[in-house]
Amino acid sequence: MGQIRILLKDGSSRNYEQGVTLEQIALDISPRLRKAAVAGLVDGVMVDLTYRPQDGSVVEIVTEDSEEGLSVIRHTAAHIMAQAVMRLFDGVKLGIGPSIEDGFYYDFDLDHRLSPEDLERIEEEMRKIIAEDLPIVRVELPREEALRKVLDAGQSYKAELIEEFEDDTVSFYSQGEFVDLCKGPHLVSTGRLKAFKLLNVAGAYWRGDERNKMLQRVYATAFAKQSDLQAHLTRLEEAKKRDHRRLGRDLDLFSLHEEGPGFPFLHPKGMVIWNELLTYWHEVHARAGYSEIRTPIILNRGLWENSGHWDKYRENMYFTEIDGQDYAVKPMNCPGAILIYRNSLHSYRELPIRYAELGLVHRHEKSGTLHGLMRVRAFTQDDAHIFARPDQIQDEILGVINLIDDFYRTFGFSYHVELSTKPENAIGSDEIWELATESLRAALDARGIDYKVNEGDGAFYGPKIDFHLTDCLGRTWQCGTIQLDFVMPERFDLSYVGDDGDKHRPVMIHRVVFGALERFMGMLIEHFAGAFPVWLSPVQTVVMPVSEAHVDYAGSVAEQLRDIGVRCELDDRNEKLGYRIREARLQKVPYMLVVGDSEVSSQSVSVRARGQANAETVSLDSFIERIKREISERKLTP
RNA sequence: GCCGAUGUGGCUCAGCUGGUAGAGCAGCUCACUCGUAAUGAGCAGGUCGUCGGUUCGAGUCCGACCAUCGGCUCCA
Repeated sequence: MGQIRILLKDGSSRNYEQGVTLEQIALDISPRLRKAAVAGLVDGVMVDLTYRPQDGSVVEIVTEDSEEGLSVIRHTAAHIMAQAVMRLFDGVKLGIGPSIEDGFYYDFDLDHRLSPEDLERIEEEMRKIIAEDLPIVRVELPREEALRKVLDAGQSYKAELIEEFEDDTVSFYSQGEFVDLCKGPHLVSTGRLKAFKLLNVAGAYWRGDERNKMLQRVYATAFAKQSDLQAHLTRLEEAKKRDHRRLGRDLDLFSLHEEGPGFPFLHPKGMVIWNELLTYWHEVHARAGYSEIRTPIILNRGLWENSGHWDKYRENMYFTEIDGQDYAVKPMNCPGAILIYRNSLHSYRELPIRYAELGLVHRHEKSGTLHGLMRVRAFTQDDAHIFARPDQIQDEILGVINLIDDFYRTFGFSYHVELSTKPENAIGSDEIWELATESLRAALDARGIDYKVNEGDGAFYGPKIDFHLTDCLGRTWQCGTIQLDFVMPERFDLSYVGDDGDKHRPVMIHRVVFGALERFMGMLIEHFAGAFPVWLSPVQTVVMPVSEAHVDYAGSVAEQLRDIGVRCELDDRNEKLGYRIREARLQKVPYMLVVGDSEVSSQSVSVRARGQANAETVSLDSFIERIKREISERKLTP
C-alpha cells in the first residue's frame, strides 16, 4: 500500500496509507474533531466519513455544528424515521425525505392514518433503531439494476425518481433491513443520532402537484445535542407569543369572525396603526410625485373581459348582478386606474403619471389557506399604477425599488427579493414577456440586489419583482411587488401623443409597497412583538396618579399631551399603582407617567419607559419635547 | 380545495366509562386611598361551533356542515 498526500483546508498537508477513511483522518487531526465529524467535503463534494480520498485530494471535515453537518444529521434522522414507520406499518411507500430549514420531513404513502399518538410510537421505534447502532452503508448500482430493485420492493415513487435521473449509477443507503434511494452523505451509523423530535403530520401532494395523490408528511427536527433541540423547542414556544393573531386579540387590534371568514375586523386600536401607516404613506408618496385616485369596487363584466381577468382570474373573483347585467367585485385595481388614464388625452410631457390608490380588493382564497391578517379574502392594497414612456421604465422601476427599501428600513424590516417570471396562464406574446422580464432583471442588477428567480410565478399580465418579509415562525410572505406590464396598455389601447405628434403606447408599472395593509400590519405586529415604536403605538402614554389626591394634576398632564397630539390615557382607576403598571406593561404602552406628591410639587413626571424596570423623574416639558421628537422622527425605539 | 387536529362563559382551561355545566383571569358592585408587574369580599355571565341522529336521557356516542390551527396547493 502506497502513501497518499491529503491537503487540508488550512493549507497544510498530511500523508496517509492509501485507503484511509475521512473518519481516520479526522481522528488523526484530533479526537475531538473525530467526535464532532458527521461528513466530509472532498474536493468540494459532500461525502460520507467512510469515504477513502485519493492522493492529492483537498479534504475538509464537516462537523455537527455547521449548517451542512446539521443537514446530514437531519437527513439520517429522516431515514431512521422512515425505517421506524416501515417497521410499524405494512405497505408503506416512501416519497421523499429531505432535511429542511430547522428540521426534516418524510412523505409516506400508507393506508393507516397517522395520528399524534402514532408519532410517539414512531419516536419509540426510532430510539430502538438508534440503540441498535446499525452501520449505514452506501451502495452504488447501475441505473437499470437500481430501478429493478425499487420496483421489486414496490417503491413506485422511488422508481419515478430514478427514471428521471440522468446519471448511470444510482446510490442507495442501507441500515439494517432498511434501504433507501439517496445521494447522501449520512452519519456512519444510526447510533450517532443524539437528539430528535417528531412534530406533526400534514398532507402533502406527491411532488407538490394538486393532481397527484396526497401523501402523509411527518415533520420533525433533529439536532447535534439534546440541549440544542431543547433550545429550538423553546424558541418555537417564544415565537408563538409573537403571533399576530394572539397579539391582535390581547392588544385589542383586530378580530376575525365566523360570520366573515377571511374578512378581518379592525378595532379602534388597530385603526390607529392603520391610519399612522397611511399618514406616513401619503407623506412619502406626495414627495415621490404620486397623485391619488379612487376607483369603484364593483365594475361590469365587459371591463373584466377586456382586462383578461374574466378569463384568467375568475376562480379568485366574486360576482354580482345589477339590473340583470353581470358585474364583478374588483380583485385588482388596475382596470379602474386605466379608465381614468383613458379618460383624457395624454402628452409625452405628462409622463410618467403615477396614480396611487388605496384600493380595497376582494379575492376568493381557498378556505384552507386563510391565515389571520396574513392571508384574507378582502384587503386594501397601497397600489399605484405608473403610466410611462418606454424610455422611462428603468428609472421608474429603480424609483419604486428605492421607495420600498426606504419604507422597510423605517420599520427595521429585512427582506428578500424574488423575480417572478411568465406563468402558464399568461396573456401577451413571448417577446413582450421577454422584454418586460429583462427590464426588471436589469433594474435589480443595476442596483446590485440579490434575488431568487421564481419561475412561472408572475401575474398573468406581466413579470414581477417581489419583496418578501418573514413572520414569527419563519414563514415568508410577499408584501411589496413591482409588476411591469406591456399587455394591459395594449388591451385597453392606451396611448400618449409623442413629440412627433403620433400616438404611442405607454407601459404600465403596477406596484405596492406595503402590499396589503392587512398583511403588512400582521407583519408589523410580529416584527415588534406588539411593542410598537412610539409613532405607531395605539396608546403612547398612560398617566397614573398615585392616589386620588393626584388625579387633577394627572388629568392636566394628560390634557397637555393630548393637546400636542400624543395619544394619552389617564388611568385613574381605583386600583393599586402596581396593578395599573402591570396592565400598561401587558398592553406594551411605550411610556407610563406616574405622578404623586413630589411630581405635583415640581411639575414633573416619573417616566417609566417600556422595557425599563426603573423610572426616571423629568420635568413635564422635557418629557413632552422627548416624545414629540420621537414621534415626528418615527424613531424605532423604544 | 386537499390531509390531519381542534371547537365548553370575553380569555385560559376542567368536566371519568352518557344522568340536563365548573375554576382562574377579565367584567360589575362594595370596602381599602394606595409610589413602579396582580388588595380583599360579593355579584353576574354559558342554547357546551351549527344542524340532524341514537337514547328514557347527549357537552359526553354517531353523521353532515361551519370555523379555527398545522401543512400541501395557491397567493398581496
